[in-house]
Amino acid sequence: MTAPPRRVTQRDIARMAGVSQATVSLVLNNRTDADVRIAQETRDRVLRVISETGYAADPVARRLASRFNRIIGVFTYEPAFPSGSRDFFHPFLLGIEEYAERVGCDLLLFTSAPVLDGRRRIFHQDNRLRLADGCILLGREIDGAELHRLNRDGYPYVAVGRRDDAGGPVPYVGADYASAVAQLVEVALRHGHRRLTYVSMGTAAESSEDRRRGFYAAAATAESAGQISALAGDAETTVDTLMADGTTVVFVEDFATAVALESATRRRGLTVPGDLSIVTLGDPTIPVPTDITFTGFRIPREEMGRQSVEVLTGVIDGSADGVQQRLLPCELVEGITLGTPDPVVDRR
Amino acid sequence: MTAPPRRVTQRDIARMAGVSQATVSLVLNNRTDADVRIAQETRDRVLRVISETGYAADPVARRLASRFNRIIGVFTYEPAFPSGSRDFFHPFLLGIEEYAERVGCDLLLFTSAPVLDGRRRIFHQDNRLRLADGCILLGREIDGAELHRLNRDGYPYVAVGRRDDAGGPVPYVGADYASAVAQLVEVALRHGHRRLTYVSMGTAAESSEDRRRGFYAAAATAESAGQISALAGDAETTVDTLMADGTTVVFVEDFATAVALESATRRRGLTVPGDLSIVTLGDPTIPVPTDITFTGFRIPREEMGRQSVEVLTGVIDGSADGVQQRLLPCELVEGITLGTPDPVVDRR
DNA sequence: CCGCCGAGCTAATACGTATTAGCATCTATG
DNA sequence: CATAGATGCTAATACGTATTAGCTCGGCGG
Repeated sequence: MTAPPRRVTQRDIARMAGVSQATVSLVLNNRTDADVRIAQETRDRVLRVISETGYAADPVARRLASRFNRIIGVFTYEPAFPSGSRDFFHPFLLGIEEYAERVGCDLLLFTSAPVLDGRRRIFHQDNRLRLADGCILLGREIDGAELHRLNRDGYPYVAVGRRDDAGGPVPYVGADYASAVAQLVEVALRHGHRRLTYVSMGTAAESSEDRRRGFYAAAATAESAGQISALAGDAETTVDTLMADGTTVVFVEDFATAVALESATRRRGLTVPGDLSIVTLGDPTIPVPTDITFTGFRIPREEMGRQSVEVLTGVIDGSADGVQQRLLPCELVEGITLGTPDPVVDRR
Repeated sequence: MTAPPRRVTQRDIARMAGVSQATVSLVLNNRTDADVRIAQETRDRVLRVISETGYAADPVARRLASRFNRIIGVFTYEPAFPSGSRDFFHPFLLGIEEYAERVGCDLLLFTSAPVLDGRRRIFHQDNRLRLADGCILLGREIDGAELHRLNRDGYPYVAVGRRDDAGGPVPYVGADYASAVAQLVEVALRHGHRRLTYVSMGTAAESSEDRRRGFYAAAATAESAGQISALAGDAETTVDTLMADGTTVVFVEDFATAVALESATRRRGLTVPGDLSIVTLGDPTIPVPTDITFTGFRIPREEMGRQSVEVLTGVIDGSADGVQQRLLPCELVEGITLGTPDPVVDRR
């Protein structure tokens, strides 16, 4: 086996074409500015040598010299190719890849980030963020301290999902949960529901906050709008609690919880949506087998992926003026789990 | 908004710590060779400044200076996050990511590669392979000419799946289809089958060749071992052909074809495996709904992903001596579609 | 003949790190 | 006291590209 041949460089090309390395670079980058003049004849000669040798510029050297690399980093707090939540994260990646391909960027997955306390850390010993021109942050929860640091360092990034300020506004492409939930609440009110309950996961993540905010904003005119935690007890207990206080429709933050509530309701001898309407507030984050189409909304995940790349490229080249924050509308899903409450009986 | 602060460099650290840039580099890389001596006191001082500033070495400059970057390229001929064949490619990526994380490498997806004639090209105008230390090639079919070029350039790479020589041996981690198919043929022979037919997809890919080779090698003692193309007609026609020539067991290259044959057989009023045994030769490459567990084998895709990274790291740092080619065994799946042929009637 | 201008190119330098040869300085030894 | 060897560090350079100031050469107006 022969030793790997040394890389062909611009210097080699220059020697062969009888010009300087600078000229090769200028020809390569097709510079035709007023103050950069290369005779067409020379151009052709250089280009011929280039195609003969199959020369390709070293992207690393290029990046060192200029500032951009056409590499977009993708930081996933969980593994990017998970088994468990793959169906949830997959569409984001699909959209990211699609748009990256469109703008001619490569994607760098920061798999080298070490895992501490069960999640990857952006900042660590041998941090490699700077390899990319900028970075897309993907994950249910993103460490606020790390966002602070990104802002402080002036590193271009975009979060997928709305984030609170962290030492400055956070660029993001999120889903407009507040509006989506509010719309669903309004639909429920129009159906005649008066006693609404929000079943939360008890997390402080922005995505949860937004849903709750949308719920309370739209439920202001309801007779009752309360909140319970899905973690308080098992599904049956929760159903009992709901029936006891006369709730006719629940808004369930987590898809799996909605599935559990539905079957628990039936196990109690009640029907959905006859006795209890169930509305889900988003797509499954873990795979849950169910044949039921729940009423709720769909997160525009693929589009969020695409637009996050779009926003990031703007942040990187500075062409984006002002803060880059986008909220995309969610598509409402008309399922079979939202009905009309029984108008006769007040079961309390 | 303040202008992005200039990157902190080793020179800055050096100035702050009152040493030279070289010293900073030496401390950073924890060089303790006999001919590189730095007083512990100095080390500590430098390290303190580093942690205070949160300095992180620019990987690009690092890569330009030394030769390695701890970046593994992943070239997928199709998009890496496909909707259609995602279930097929996903396990490979899962394994690749897992092992990359283990060895502390980042993953670079070459999404910038332009698509020509429906497939991505490795080599093009602004080829960016060199960004990575080496590259994993993923795809059902890989262009032989591109493999040639990789070999010629001495670029470290590994193919997932066995590949024929291309101007030299091709490093790969493949599945041992020949053995797996041979084993299944032997099982069928032990069940008493004497007339075997191989249903091919008519492709020249190595993975197909290997299966056919395994089939013919093990079927040598059979009364009859023929081959037909799945593309010759519709599934019903194929079943008719098979019954007409007395075939009792088919070995079907493509999973979807096997599913189609099974239902066509039943539509003909026949049973599987009563009248016809069906053996599949691999996992579904496109999603196919079926409740039946077909007799066949499972491709160790995740393990192939892991080991391809392992092999690549060996190729990159030159620690791997000789040609790196691995064939991993497939796990046989005992399904319900292989039975005992009716011993009484010769239907011809 | 001088000065000027434009065309066409090159020399020099920057980017940030890794590596190596070698310069001081100090200690021990003959 | 000269010298050898160890110790601790730095200057210089390489990596391959992009950029910019400026050089040379020829032509042309005055």
